[in-house]
Amino acid sequence: MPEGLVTFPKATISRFPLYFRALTEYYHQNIALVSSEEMAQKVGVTPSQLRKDLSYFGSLGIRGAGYDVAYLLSKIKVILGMDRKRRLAIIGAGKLGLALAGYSGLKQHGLEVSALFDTDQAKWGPINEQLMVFPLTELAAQRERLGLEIAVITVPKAAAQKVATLAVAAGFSALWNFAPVRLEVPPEIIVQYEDIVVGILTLSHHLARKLGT
Amino acid sequence: MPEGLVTFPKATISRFPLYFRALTEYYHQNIALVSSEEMAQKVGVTPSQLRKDLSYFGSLGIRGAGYDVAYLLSKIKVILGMDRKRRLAIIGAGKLGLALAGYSGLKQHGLEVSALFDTDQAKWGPINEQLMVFPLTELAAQRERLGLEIAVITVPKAAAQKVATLAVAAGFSALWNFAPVRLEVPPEIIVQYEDIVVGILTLSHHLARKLGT
DNA sequence: TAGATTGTTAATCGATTAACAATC
DNA sequence: TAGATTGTTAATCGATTAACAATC
Repeated sequence: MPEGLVTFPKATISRFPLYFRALTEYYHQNIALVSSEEMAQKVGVTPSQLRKDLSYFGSLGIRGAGYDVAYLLSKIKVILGMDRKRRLAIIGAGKLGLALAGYSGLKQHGLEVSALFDTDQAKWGPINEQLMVFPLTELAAQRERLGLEIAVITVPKAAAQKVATLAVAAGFSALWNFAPVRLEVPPEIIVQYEDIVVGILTLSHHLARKLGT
Repeated sequence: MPEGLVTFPKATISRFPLYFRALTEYYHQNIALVSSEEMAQKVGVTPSQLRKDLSYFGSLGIRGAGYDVAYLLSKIKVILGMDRKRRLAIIGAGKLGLALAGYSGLKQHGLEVSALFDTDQAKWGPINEQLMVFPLTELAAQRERLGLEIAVITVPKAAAQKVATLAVAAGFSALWNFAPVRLEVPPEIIVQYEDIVVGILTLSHHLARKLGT
């Protein structure tokens, strides 16, 4: 199976978190082996698709038997980069930033919010036993000190580009952007856009079509 | 151009919120006309794709000139069901539920959080001048009274299916689900899944590939 | 009329599905 | 060996792109 500079369908990658969660459940239920049929049904894809997705990363199953839960789980962790802790810096200690800082789903997937940053002096200081809001000017220094890898942009739209440029200059190679703007960054920087409004407006569109407004 | 029971590419629909926001900006800048090239560049798609997306909904531009900002904006509002207010009920008044209730991005797109619901008595009562947390038992009654259309599920994973079933029984025809589980609901119910972890793990995957962990 | 830009067609690309040979 | 289920191939489906005729 291919390895190296090969890249995989975007849609495939986005299904791995679902597989990860299903497998985690099986693991906690002491289920050692699952078939593609059983697991596919649980996450809402076809068995064919599940097997195809996994096959991009090697022969991960046992013919005639199914998939070994613990083994597949460990493989998926590596695929998703969850085999080691990733430290996040949240830039923008507003409502959204604080909500994310307190969101347990991140830690459950090996992602740790290790620091927040803000330009507003009133927000500087500890927010609990483990977490601090730093002045934005300390971004580069704290990145190095704390081993921060991913900059989470939760500032208002108008400030997002400035913050993105700053984060790149501070040495971050990955941005998770919650502001509804396209960011201009060097091509080697990984940017993931998060836009909740897309989801609810898609729903609204379907609602309008089905019910005739 | 087709109209009626026709359905459109999912990917197309998910780009309309981006077009909407770009057009809103042009509108506020008193720009009356934009070309597909200019607008595509702003939202990060190709001009071809933008024109194709719009063409599913009719001939919305002017050959030789471009697109009339105000006109296209009004068309997109209808397409996305934003031509009238949609009222949301948030079920689960925890951190996430409250954060969403205070999120201005919803109101900016014609979506109004009109009530919250929770089983925890300690959370019942007003949370500000306009908003109330109701006992979950009042879901059906308040849906009718307030004209609630969309149920937003922000309860823990373990309670999500129960809440979904309850919401359907209470007369909701659309669910916006933040719990990381597949929901079993009748086929006529519209369900939109929201899963922030997918985004950050996709980023983590790219990070692991590029940097070799 | 000349210049510009849309709307649409056809070609290309990518993702999903069904079927089955490989193999546990 | 017989039964089960994976891994993979080929066919199908859907989405994107490039090119250009239509038309403002």
